[in-house]
Amino acid sequence: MLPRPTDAELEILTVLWSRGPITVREVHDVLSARKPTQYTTILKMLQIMSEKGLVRRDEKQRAHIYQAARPQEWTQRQLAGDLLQRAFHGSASSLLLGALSARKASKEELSEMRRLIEEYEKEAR
Amino acid sequence: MLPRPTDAELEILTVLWSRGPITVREVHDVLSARKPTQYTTILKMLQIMSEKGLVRRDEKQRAHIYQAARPQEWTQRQLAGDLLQRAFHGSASSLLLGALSARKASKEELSEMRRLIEEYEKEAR
DNA sequence: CTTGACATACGAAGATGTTCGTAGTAATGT
DNA sequence: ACATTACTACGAACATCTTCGTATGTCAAG
Repeated sequence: MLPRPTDAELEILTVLWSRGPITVREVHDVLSARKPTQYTTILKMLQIMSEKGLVRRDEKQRAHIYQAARPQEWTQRQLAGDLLQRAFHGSASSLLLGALSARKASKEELSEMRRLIEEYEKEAR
Repeated sequence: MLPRPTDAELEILTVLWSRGPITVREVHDVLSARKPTQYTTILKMLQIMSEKGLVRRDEKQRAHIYQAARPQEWTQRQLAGDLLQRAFHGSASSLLLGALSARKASKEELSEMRRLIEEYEKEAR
């Protein structure tokens, strides 16, 4: 239904998720601190994302208010499922292996992961 | 170093990983069975992928032989790490959660994942 | 030797992604 | 009222991705 967000779109979504409904100005302030970007670039992106349905726009104020159309967890699930399918033949354990070898995981991460697996097993019954 | 393979490129790489070094003809035979595709489309893709360094080409024969430049595990690690970074702020447990909720995992998958985590903990010492 | 099958090379078109400049308009300060 | 600032809309440039048609070369069969 919704298209997979591109790299630039995902960066914007990340800001929206962390800040809630905000103006283009605020998105730009956050992103331009990391990487020099013109204001109208962010504006254009948000307009396109609005057409795609990735974000919702409130035009009641002069400065439109944007918010992510889907919660972060939902999009993360989409992205994880997409990669799982395209690159791992649906094997979640392979994906886990890839993730673990790509990046050092902390002790807390590990026990959290164990907890998730256990919880999942209980659910599945 | 190597660019992230695009969707179409990943499909081709998948064929190369499963079949080893093969000709354009063979790649095309496999892929066109799934989705109608012109021979020259595959050829062009492989040429571009060769320029990018994603595949290696052996021109000794008239029909060139292509093979993936990196093993599947290596590329999977890149992709997992990339998504981990871009969409999950580096949190492997979030990625795992996304993967688990996106797709039903079998019992075997689950125990394999548990095994991976245990093994990783031993390594980390 | 000519023809037909099969290979690579290459240009180009169309879709999509990304960036930015310019124009127009609304709000604000002097 | 006028100038300055802040906002949206829009077109366009440029890169990348994807697909395919055409040109051209090579090889083997007849």
